[in-house]
Amino acid sequence: MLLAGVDFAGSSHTVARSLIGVTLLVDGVGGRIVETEAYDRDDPASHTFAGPTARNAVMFGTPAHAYVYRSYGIHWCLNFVCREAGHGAGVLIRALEPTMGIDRMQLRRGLDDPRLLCSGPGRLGQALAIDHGFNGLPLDVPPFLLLAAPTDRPAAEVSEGPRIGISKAIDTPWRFGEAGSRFLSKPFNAGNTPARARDA
DNA sequence: TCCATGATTACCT
DNA sequence: GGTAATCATGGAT
Repeated sequence: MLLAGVDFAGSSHTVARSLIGVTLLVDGVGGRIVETEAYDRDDPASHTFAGPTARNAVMFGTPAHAYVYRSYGIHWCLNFVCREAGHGAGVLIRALEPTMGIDRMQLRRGLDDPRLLCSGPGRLGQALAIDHGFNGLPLDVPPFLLLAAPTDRPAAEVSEGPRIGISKAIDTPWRFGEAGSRFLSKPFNAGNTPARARDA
């Protein structure tokens, strides 16, 4: 289950980290993945925590497939299924650095600023025209195309931190991102915490 | 059949 | 900096 240099049979944390730097294209539109989040079966913040349902069935299926869900009744969010078939783990794609089809993304988003095209899971879904019809599609055939990070350049430094927008397991550092990227949905603070104590 | 909830974003002051 | 918008899902009734 190797695709674009990423072993989708691995743990969601490993896959989430490995995906940073991989190029994701949907119908020729997309860019480099700069931010992801891992969700696992025994994870209170995961859609699969309470067991299989009609909505999350895809996450209990074959790895390297797309799991798409509606968020807050407004946004479409894109996840990649990982681990072994039937496990119920996935990786949320949170942000891209736009590289291909930027004009089409600008049209879909109604914006010009490249930094606002894909910096957030809902924005990314709108820019790539993701909807429920993509749920369950395999990632190794069109309209999806995953390209491994270039090997002739050093891999990007990956930051990690707590996940965003969840109410459970909020301290688990399963958010990953390219250090210093301007295309993140939010900056990472790891390493920037002042040394002085904040309380006694 | 009804109701509470959320892996978010945009717009208001 | 705060809050409204908006609806599919899933568990309760």
